[in-house]
Amino acid sequence: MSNQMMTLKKLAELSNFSVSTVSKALADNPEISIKTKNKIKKLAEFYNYKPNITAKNLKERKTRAIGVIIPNILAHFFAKVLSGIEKEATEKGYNIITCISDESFEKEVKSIEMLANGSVDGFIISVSKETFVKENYKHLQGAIDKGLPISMFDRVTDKVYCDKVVINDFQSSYTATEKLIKSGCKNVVFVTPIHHTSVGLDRVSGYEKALKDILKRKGKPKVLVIEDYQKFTDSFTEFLKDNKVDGVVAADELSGIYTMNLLIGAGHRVPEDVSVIGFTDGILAGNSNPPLTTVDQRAVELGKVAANNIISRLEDSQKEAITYETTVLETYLIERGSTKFK
Amino acid sequence: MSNQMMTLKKLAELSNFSVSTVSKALADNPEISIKTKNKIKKLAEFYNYKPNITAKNLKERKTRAIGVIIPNILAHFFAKVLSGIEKEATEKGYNIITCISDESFEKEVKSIEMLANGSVDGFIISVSKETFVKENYKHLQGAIDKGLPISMFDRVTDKVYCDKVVINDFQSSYTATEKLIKSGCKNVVFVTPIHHTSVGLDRVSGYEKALKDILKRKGKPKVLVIEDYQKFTDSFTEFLKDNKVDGVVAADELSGIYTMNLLIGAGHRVPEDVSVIGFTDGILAGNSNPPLTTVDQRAVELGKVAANNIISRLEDSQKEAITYETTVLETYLIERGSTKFK
DNA sequence: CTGTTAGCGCCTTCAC
DNA sequence: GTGAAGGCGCTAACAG
Repeated sequence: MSNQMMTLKKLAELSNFSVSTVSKALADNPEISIKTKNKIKKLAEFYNYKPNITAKNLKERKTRAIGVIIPNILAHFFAKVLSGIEKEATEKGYNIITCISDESFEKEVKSIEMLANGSVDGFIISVSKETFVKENYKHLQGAIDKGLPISMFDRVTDKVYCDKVVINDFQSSYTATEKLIKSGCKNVVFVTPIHHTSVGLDRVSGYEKALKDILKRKGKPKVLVIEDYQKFTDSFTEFLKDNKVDGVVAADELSGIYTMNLLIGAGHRVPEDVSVIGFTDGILAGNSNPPLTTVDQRAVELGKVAANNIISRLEDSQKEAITYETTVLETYLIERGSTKFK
Repeated sequence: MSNQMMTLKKLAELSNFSVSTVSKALADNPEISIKTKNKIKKLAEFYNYKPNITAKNLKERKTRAIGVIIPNILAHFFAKVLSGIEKEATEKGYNIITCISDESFEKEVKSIEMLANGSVDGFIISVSKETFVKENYKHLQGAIDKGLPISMFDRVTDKVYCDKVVINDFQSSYTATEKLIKSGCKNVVFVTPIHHTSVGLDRVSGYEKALKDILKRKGKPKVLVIEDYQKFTDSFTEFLKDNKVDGVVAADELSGIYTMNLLIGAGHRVPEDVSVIGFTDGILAGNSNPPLTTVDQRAVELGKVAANNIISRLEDSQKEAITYETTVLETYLIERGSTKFK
């Protein structure tokens, strides 16, 4: 912060009024005469006076800032969510402080601690993979206990009571699988690089349920868990040796693209031999060859709802009553060239 | 911010010491006896005391926060830069407040104004398209005049004196064009959706210079300016009616991908008939079909340097001397399937 | 060694 | 109408 900022005090000296008069005048307090107000306002305008936000925050004991903790900004989905959050927050006069956990539990904890000392009024978070594995949510509960509300999106957990917004992962996956089966696929496989997250698990369940419901016991679920994108090709190639595949539901966009490219490289035709559906409608899907059919994950809306959740909780102090809400957004399938539905 | 936070004052009451003693004890001030220190530290630990950052900021007249203003988070390039900034800033103990200008001048101005009241110590910015067109940089100069230093990356302007970091756009474009010509292309076209930015212009110049140097006057530069991605197909199709093309340099990744898809759709083969090179090495390039040869834009490094620039300026108050630096990062070509170099 | 005092910039009673 | 005083939570110069 600079030291050549105009302050109430300086303005008081310049105008020969007291600090409190200046303050009141600028706040349009009716106690102050119109003349004085005008004088002071002009002066303030002239010197481009802006009240110091830090001082105001200290006084009001709030920051109008929200800490946003996301696992990975390079995933288009999270970038989209962030854009939704930013838009909504800006409109409501809040700043967002962005932290990237890089899927690391430790970084997540550090970010929360770093911001939970008065830097922000609350948090928006999508939980990291590692945190899911560790099942340790003390840092989040700690923030809530300190009076910093939390708003979760997408990767949520039952272990923490707070507002949440998700898409209907189970149903989306069910529908995608169902569509593939009804279009004639006999061997639908589920590929997931996010097996250790709430959404990953929900999507697997939806897939498995659809298989059970529709194929009855004729087809058994086949889930290929990718631990690391580096190992994608090897894992998948290995998998193909022992398994027939004519349909794939991929738990994210990139694995959908990888799947297509790998299958095409291995001599299969998409969608003639194998149909592929991915989750997340990012930039890859529309621009791949063939374009990838995807489940739209409503990223921007997720961000907006998450932002609204935290902001309304911050502004309605009455809302302290512990009635947390979980919003479920419906998704829809965007059909492109990687599938052949009737 | 919550009100159930532990404060120095409360700690003082609880420990029967004065506020200043508590403050000093926690700061490990040698003036305080070890015994007292231990007592107080234990108490602080027990009550999970964290100094209120806002108060500290007010006192020290700084925020340890940096405003980051980017045109578009959905472009992978900017997401990558942001990740570089975030990493570097976090390591040095700074928070980043992210604002998205959406290529709008007005939003850029608003974001700066919103943050230039004591919310941040300085700015990192990549200038929006509209700002370039308007050539109005008063908001940036205003911030600097207030004592808030600015660090620019990628989209920079000579009109503002500050630290900058860019890639060698001219040279990168020159090299890309040169490569295409030397691989046998006679009709290299430059496609740009970012004609109104510093980098866009530099890239065009590099292309034109390469054409002039190598083909002498035999080939004339052909620049296809895309005003809007919506119009891409129409513009390009129109262009193809009147022009032969056997090589394309695209000013960003997406237009490279669009170009390939359009050419392939129109019956051309890539790279047999037409070679394509794009700028920015994002997620699209490696996953397209064929994979797109690109100029690596060093996004993460750009972010890191931009963050370092602003932080070192904030911390070396001596550095006030107006010696601003412009760092130029060298790029390299990542050769993939969309080109056929020998 | 410890405490008092002052002040960062703002707002808000409460006197005058 | 206007101003003096106090306090948000913290640090630091200065007394004791």
